Amino acid sequence: MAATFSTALDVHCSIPNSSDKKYLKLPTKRFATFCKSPISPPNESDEPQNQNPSLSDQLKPLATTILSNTSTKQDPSQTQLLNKPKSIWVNPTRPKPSVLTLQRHKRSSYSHNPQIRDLRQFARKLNDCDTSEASILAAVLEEIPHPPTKDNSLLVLNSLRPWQKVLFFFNWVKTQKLFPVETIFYNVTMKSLRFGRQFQHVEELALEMVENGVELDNITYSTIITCAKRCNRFDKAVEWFERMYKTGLMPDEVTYSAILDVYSKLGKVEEVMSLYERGRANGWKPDPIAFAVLGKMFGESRDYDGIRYVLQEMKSLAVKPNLVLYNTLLEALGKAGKPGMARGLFENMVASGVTPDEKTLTALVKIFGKARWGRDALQLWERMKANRWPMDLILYNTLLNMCADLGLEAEAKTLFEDMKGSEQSRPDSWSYTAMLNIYGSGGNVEKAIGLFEEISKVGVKLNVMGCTCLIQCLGRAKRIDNLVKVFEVSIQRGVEPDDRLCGCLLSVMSYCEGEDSNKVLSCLQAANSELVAFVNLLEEEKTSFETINKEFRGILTETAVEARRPYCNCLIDICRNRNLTERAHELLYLGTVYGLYPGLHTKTADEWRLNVRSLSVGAAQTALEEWMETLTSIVQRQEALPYLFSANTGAGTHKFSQGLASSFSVHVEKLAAPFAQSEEKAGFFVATREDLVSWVESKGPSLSATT
DNA sequence: TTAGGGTTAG
Repeated sequence: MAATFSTALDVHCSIPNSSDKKYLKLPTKRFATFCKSPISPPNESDEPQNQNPSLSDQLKPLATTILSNTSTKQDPSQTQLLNKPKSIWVNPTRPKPSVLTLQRHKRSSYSHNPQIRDLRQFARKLNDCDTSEASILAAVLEEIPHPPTKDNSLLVLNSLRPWQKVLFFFNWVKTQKLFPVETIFYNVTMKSLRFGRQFQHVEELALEMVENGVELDNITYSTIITCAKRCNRFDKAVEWFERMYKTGLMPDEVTYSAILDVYSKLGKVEEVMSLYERGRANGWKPDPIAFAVLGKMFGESRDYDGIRYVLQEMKSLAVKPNLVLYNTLLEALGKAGKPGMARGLFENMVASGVTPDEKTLTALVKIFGKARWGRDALQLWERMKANRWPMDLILYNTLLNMCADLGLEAEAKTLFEDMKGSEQSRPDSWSYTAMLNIYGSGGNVEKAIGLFEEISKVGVKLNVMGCTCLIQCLGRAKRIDNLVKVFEVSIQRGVEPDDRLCGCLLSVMSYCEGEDSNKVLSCLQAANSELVAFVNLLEEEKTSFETINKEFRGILTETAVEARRPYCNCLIDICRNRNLTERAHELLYLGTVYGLYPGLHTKTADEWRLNVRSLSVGAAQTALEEWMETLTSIVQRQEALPYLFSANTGAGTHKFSQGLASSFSVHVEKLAAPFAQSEEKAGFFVATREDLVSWVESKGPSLSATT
């Protein structure tokens, strides 16, 4: 290792500040891989964390200006009291302002329309018309079989689709001026517009209602809010919710849970809980839909305590979950990494008489697969077949992915054949990708190639993930000519290379030599020429560290977050396989600085640990060298040391991590480092303080110049 | 979609 590249665990740790652009000019003399706090990856550090105002800000104006106006007269004393929450309700005769009304909106009852058949037929005729021909539509309107009275018009309006027809008919009804156009007409039209994700039209209609003095009720507001939500206009959803309060209308529980979902989707957990608790304090008994909103939110934030809170609330309020709520909670428990809880909840569900549907089973199969609970997964599968529980394409594909996770090739093959013979669930690109993954990760090259050829024959579109699986498999098998062919054919068939595919090519390159390496490089050139230019830069001796840093930062900025660490790992491997050891150390340092290896080194009073589980073989070797050098200088300076040192490679249970422990072991021997594989804990290498100190002493004072 | 709210795929 170059003498200029001495790392130190303890000295010269000027940790760069992510907001300080000066950190781009890194020190070149002393690197400190093991003393950095991770810095946000380059393109994330500049972005504001949250552009949305908090709900406490949102609710402040509501609490002080709107909620207090529920009594018609403005009462300054009340406004003042509202600012002091502890002494709000001095006057017990005044009703408490609430956040929601416990009364649902009452619907007007339908009376039977004797002309229903004629009107439905008329609606069908309109539906069959070409929307683009306004004159034809207008002509059909003249054929309306009965006068467009309020009831008749409403019946037709309810039977029309898509939204263009509904809007056309609604506008026509308005021009007829046979009756005042009431709220329900707007509501029906808005619902259709929501289905077509036409928020702009919805908002225009809402403003028209305001202008014409047509009342906006809870149905109107909830439709506006959910339409805004579906169109990703969360700002508008909040705006209309606030507007509702301002007009003095209280949301009912439907509107309330709709807005809870809006805040949840904005990631505003505290605000959702604040609204939830305020609702509860107002005597609201949340229903399964409200709990589904909370459950989903806590699942998304992987918050197990939150999910437990939801379960507890449901229990204490005696709310019986329905199918959707069960599905949501199962999904949430899966995301929170609680397969045992999910299994228990599923058993409760079946025991309580709720029959699982495709979504239930998809959630559970995914959970068991990810947890590698093979026995549970297979038992569930048997129950699915025995009970003839419903299957759909997504469930089939999830089962295939589970087989991939558990290495169940024969079972996957059976399932895949079942799918080919089925009416509803013919294999699609996801199914083929799962099978390519199964054959590819099992090293079954011929079967994987056969599947690749089959895809185009059956007319299924190849996707980038399937292509990546196959290329990985061919690379491992050193079938480079096949790999190039597959890459070229995939591009011809419209596959657009993504960062994972590039990472896969880069990884193949790292263990290829000579002509093979050039062949893979030419594929990578077509997919990501900047990456190839960077590899060339690494190989040039004259390239300075500053240039490497600048270019690497540029590459990371352009790369999807999940592909950044694999890129860094592969680039380090490439350097090591080409005897560019110093470059490998520079890249590991940069990877640490840019937060690609969080927790690489952890310290407690008793133990210092090097965690290389997420590193490639070359990166782990590089990290070990860095660490040994750092420890050496600490020993030489006679500073305080813990009792135990350990390195964690992982035991290799994951299909791709096998081999890291053994290659690490070889490198430990090569460096004659004092670590031994732990007998108690698989995947751990350990050394005591004494081992380390005597090792350093035996090496003599010039170690750092010799490694 | 039949006047309003919640759930499935690397």
